[in-house]
Amino acid sequence: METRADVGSVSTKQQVFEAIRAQGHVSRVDISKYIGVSAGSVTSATAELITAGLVRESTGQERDQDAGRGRPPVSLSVRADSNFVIGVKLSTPHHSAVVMDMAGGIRAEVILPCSARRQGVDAICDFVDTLVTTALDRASLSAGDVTMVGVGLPGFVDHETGEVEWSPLLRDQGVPLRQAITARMNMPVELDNDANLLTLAELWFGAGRSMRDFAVVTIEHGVGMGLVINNQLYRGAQGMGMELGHTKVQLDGALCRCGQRGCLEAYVADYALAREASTALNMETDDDGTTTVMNMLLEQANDGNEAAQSIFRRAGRYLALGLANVVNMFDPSLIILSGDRMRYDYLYAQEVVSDMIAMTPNTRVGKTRIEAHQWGDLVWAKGAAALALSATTDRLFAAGHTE
Amino acid sequence: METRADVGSVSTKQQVFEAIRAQGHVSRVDISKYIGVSAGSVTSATAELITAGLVRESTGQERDQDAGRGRPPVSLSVRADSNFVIGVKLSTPHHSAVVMDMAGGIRAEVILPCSARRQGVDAICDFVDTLVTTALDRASLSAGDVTMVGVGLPGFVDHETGEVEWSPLLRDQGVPLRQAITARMNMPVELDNDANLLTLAELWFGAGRSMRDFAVVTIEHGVGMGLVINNQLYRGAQGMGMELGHTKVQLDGALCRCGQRGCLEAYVADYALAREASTALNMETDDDGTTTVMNMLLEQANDGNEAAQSIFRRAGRYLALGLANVVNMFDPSLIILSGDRMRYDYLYAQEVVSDMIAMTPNTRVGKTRIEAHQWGDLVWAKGAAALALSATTDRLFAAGHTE
DNA sequence: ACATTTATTTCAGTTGTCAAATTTATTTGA
DNA sequence: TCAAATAAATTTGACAACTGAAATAAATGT
Repeated sequence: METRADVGSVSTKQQVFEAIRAQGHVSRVDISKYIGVSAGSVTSATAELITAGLVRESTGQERDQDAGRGRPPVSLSVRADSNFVIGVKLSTPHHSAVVMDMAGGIRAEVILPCSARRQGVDAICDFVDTLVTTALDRASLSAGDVTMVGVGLPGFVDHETGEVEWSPLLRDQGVPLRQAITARMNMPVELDNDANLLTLAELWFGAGRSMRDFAVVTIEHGVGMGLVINNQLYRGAQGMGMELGHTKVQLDGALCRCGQRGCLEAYVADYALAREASTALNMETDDDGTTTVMNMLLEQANDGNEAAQSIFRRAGRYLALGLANVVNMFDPSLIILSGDRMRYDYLYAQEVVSDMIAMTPNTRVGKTRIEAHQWGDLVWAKGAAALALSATTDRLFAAGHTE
Repeated sequence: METRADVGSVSTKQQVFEAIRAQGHVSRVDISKYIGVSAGSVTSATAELITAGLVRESTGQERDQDAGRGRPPVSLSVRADSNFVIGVKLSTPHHSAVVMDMAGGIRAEVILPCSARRQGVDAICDFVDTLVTTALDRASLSAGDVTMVGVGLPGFVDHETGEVEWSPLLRDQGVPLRQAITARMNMPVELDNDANLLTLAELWFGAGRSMRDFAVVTIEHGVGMGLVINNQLYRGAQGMGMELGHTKVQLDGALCRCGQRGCLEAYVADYALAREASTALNMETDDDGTTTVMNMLLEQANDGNEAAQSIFRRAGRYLALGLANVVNMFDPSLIILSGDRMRYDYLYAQEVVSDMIAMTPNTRVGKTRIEAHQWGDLVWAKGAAALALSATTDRLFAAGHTE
């Protein structure tokens, strides 16, 4: 008989802490309303958090603002310097990292260019080491100050086991990358798919803070997706992310780099557009990936080249189809389109949205909002830091470390 | 500021009750292991359940079987006759209903033929009335014995609000059907999409009892899907089911009865096959829906007619694509293909499974099992009863009715 | 100064849980 | 047949977390 023991519950103390971090500055009453717990419980929880050095009463904030009658609320905030984490994003053509404090503040940033070639595990670990060391240096912190490193990379990543089944960055398959990095850095490490990082970034620092359920779709070299259900990142029934990019949008369709045919990715990702550009416009892919080709393509489309325009147009239509399928399957109230490729207006045009609406049932029209977010290159690393932050909090509150 | 109050928690007592119902006969120790609660707590919970009349000690079961040392376990079972519910499935070409006791036992069944035409709300209510009355009569029970009626029908149904946005059975759109039936029958009513009913049936009485996560795909007049996450039916972020049938599998593809193009349904559902049959084989759709045509088509395919075979073959390939997309999005460990159309081997052939495997990433191959279940016509009504049963339990344990 | 308002704290009471001790029912072996 | 031996079920006491109500604190208005 399979056991069904409870796992998901979170202590009130942790809930209070996360509420404070989410809001920045909140009074106890507001927390009480927010998480639905009595005021008394909030008082005792905050008391413990304060003695544990995780939270502080930030006296005399915008006191004059309130102008209310009764006793003014005393606002609470997390003590930023109680813990630090590092978020690392591995990608091409550059890797990046941030040092983040407990409050979500960025203490240092690093972006380093890297080869577009596939690497071995050791080379990846070397790079992580360099990134972490540099980042710590810039933040004037030492390795001992770091409680956790969050690492994200494209590909099939199993967050639970820390294994990378496949990644465009790695030469080998089925690599136990988390263990490798942990061993190298001698720090606790969390590993995840890059789309999940982006989703965490939205959940922690973006639009997702006020949304219970939403989906994040990102287009880069591939197409990724993350889903938030009930304020929590959902990683699929078996722990791997949701592979929107390898969702099939055409029977016997275009060839995907995964070797299969008809994947959404094979119609809308960088390499798909670059492939078409090389066919119709004689553009050649160069060594640094597809960046140059993509820029040329975009330029020509803007200059009125019809072939270039039709390439983007078709990609847009398939993207609309993919988004419509997300709506048909999950029915989120918000879909966030995010990532660097937001620059290609063609992909995120009004036309795509209206195409998508035309492909979702009438009864759902208007219930799903679509937003395009253009973040800097560092969102990914920030998301990785959020991953580390959330693991740190879980760990802090797990075994009564704060009592 | 949005509030985030906890909603999902279930009392230990309810957990114990549901464990007993799920297992049929269990000892207290086993429950304790199963739900991960101390033996003491189980003892006190069962004591309350017994005095509330919901559970009984079923002494001297297969006593001889055990042959263990020590004190033999005393097995517990739910008192079947403590409450009764009715499950109603509305469909074409017949409606059906079952009376179910608290233990999940069927006390009576009704199947009544009905018109294939769209009806008004009143006509539907009339039919529900007839079904319920007949069913109660056959079970020798009166309306007062029934604690809840579960009703399921195809279409877009909002379980929360009880509204039917659209259904092939209803003439109008946006019908508050639950309220209508409640008013008519003067009984509490739960309403849901028929695919969700089937999923509940699997969860309660089928393969799902031992599975934490699985998906159910059903092909009938339309294509439906239900998803179980963590032993719970997931109804999508906004409460509507997952519309696999209206997932797009082809840009500008075949016309669907929903008015859009390229829906999976438009390639694999009854009416899609019937449409092709009428084109290639001059089969005409008659008044009682598509049943006759489908049977003729199947017959001809079995007789070696190539046009008929190719119709099924194409449907099978698109079904494989749809299933592959389910795997790519949710990655469940089991997909159950269920419903009446299991008879059409062509749709559920080995070929479909291998096509599907060819469309899912290598890393996932072998992690998703596919099973085809052929239940009788009454599964749907049983699922509706399960819906009612689960609502009844929730209600029983909500406001301390059992203390 | 004093009533009013609102935030926070205190505290008694409740609930749910667990660990350990105890009771009960049964098998095994002498 | 009867005393271990064994395992299930129950009882008990302690404990932790939470709630609701009352008390207290810190402001504003009159």
